[in-house]
Amino acid sequence: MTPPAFPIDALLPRLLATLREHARLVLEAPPGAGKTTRVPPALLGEDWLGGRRILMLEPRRIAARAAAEFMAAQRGERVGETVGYRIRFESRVSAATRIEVVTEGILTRLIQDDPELAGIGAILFDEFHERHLHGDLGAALALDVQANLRPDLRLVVMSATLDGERVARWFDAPQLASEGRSFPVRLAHPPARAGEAFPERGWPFHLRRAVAQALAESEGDVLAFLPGRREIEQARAAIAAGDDLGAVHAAVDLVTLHGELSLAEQHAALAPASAGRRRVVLATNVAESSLTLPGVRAVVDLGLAREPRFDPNSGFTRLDTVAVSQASADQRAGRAGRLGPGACYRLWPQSRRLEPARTPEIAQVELSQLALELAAWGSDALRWLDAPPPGALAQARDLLRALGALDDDGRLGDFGRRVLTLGAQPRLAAAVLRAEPPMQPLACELVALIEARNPLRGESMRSDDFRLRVQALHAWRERDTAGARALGAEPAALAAIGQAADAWRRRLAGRTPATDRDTRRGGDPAHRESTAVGDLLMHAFPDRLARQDANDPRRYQLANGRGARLGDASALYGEPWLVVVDLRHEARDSLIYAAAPFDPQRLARDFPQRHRRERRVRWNRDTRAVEAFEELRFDAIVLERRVVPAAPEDALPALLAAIRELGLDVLPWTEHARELRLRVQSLRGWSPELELPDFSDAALLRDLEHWLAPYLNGKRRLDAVQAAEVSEALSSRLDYEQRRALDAQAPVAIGVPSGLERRIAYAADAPPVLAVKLQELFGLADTPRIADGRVPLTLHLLSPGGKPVQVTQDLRSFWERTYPEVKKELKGRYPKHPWPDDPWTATPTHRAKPRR
DNA sequence: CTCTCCCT
Repeated sequence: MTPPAFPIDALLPRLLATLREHARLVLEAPPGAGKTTRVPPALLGEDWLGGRRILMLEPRRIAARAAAEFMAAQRGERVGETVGYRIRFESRVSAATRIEVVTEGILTRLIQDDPELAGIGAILFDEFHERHLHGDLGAALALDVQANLRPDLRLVVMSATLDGERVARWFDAPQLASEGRSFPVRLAHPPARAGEAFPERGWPFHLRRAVAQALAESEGDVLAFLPGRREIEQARAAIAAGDDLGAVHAAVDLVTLHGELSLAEQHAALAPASAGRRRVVLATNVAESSLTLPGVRAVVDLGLAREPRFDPNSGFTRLDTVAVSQASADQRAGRAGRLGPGACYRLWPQSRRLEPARTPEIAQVELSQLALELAAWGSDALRWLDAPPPGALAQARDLLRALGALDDDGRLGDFGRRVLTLGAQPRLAAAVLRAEPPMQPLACELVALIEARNPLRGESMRSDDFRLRVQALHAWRERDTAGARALGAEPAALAAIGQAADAWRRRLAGRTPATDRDTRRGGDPAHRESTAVGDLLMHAFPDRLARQDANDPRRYQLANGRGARLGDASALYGEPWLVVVDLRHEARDSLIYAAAPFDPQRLARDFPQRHRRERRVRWNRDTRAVEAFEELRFDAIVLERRVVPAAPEDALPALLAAIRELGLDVLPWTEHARELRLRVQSLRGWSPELELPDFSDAALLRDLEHWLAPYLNGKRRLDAVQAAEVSEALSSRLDYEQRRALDAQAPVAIGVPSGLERRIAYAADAPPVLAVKLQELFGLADTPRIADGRVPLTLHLLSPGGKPVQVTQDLRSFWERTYPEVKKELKGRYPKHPWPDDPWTATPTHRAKPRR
């Protein structure tokens, strides 16, 4: 059979010629160009490939399978012959395979296992614009391999829309672009009315009007993009209630589509509309790249998506609703142009500028897997398109140390290597590998449950007791489908989770001595009373072990120092200890979504190194006195506390803690000391080469031990600190050269033409100010400057009565333009002061006119 | 009013 022609075919000769000359290439081609299925076979006959294989990376399993099947069919073969694929738990390759389509985690494993990539001649990164974490890592590792071990290895980045210039610069490669194959899509921006801009209450009405317009102006189905399930439900209710859809309303089916739906429900959404009917599909991002809907001719786009943001300070990930990128908006609009010319209704003002591309995952997700891979690679010095943020990386390494996957030096130990190669996220891998053999089957089920979406529906889905999901899985495993349903579970979801759990067990059996006896417990409801689930999960979430607050039974103290609380309908109320699997981050106490109780006796047994017996001192705000305790703590959780007598050496740490709690303003500051801080901070900004110390509030509080502590020795009360001591403590941080530079470049005062010295006012975030009577500056054309002439003073020119007349950094133009006006205005009010017609030649003075 | 999409 002759392959159908694709737009990219015209480009293939140039692509082959370029790859003969260059080892790297960036190929930009929109959807429908045919890059995924046409480029790999075209490379097979190239001399540089020799007999070696081509790897192609796909970001989704479905896409990997489909691409391999399509290419195999084009050759009249079956998958696993010349063309094969490998995804997690599934491999269809043979010795004859020359094109191997893999998903992202597989590629990382392949490179880590054999950095020389023996037998591989080229790696193609498809859909690179999606910027998944593993895609970025895979590309960075491949570049490292090519630079150091395999200069002949060909690397090709393929993407739809990308910042081509920036990618080509990073990849240091020529760039080719192909036409796509899609129909034109007309763009419209139907305006919102007052109160209809998201997240105001009225946004569903804006959407409803746009849907009605789309139905009226287009044939076929309408696809609407919304950020999440909640918004889908709100939109559905608004559309169902409205009569704007008029005559067509009766012939329209409303369909919802999101990742939490069962397979059957997703299939219903993907099936074409029945004869004579039209569909309005309300969808999340699943419909942007993963699922293709037949029959869509119009798109309505709210322009929003939910994205995870990892906060290194709290250690939690939260889900934010954000404006989509321009690339994403274009991709969504393109969904209307697959069958014929289409229309897209964008529910944001046409004037709004979108970010060109979405933030890459590496910049905003939790990085423990990346950190583990880097430890295995043995080097952080990779060529990144976007480097991992240092804060998130440090936090990831802390977690890996808590899991036992990295040693104190940040190196990968034996356990860490096993965590890495198991192929689950590090938290879950650690829990499985720590499980005693009889508990391994249950541990594998927990991994499968946590990796999957919640299999429970309805009210059960809201339960925060993680054991309910385990119980439903066990009911299903024991063929008690009715029991599983009674727990609110969706059987198809449980079937998939059960299969995944079995796959983990098989993988684990290959690595550790097998225990064939199935000792699965907890099929019985008694399991819900037990701590078996929590006892395993504590090794996955050692930072989220939580103890009930003695004063507030709904509140918990987490080991990582944060607070959390149970929801109002919690099934876990009254549990003294919980391991928190999932929570929603909030500034004060995060909300617990899923947790399980564990046996607190395990703390001492399993985590002895995290217990600390410590003497702690505190400054009591009410009694204004120093208090001392002896505490036994598990990380941030206080297990025991008893008051002990305060000793003289307790005073200093307590005073420092008090200053940190109450802020720097509890110290007595002289005007001179305040001014010194502002001068130093200003000059630090103008002359970084002086390396002046940081005098900001944050830095001074952080460094109290260095600068203030020596002056607190022997003191037991805060009010014993003298203002002069604070000043001296501050200025002693400057050495002789720095003090000289400060006096020369950021002086306290400056001489003005009247012969007097006038003070300069420094500020934290504003230019320095010189307030002076304008008569004192007669004859002066240039604005006075400090910091070796680099910084002009902002002049506050005053009337003889000290009232501000003008603020300027341009004295010359004041005399020329503004002074005549000012003179006219003020001469009558201050007749005793000089108001010469020519300020350039008048004598500067701060006094009134001499008496005759 | 409890949460987008993926992947080893």
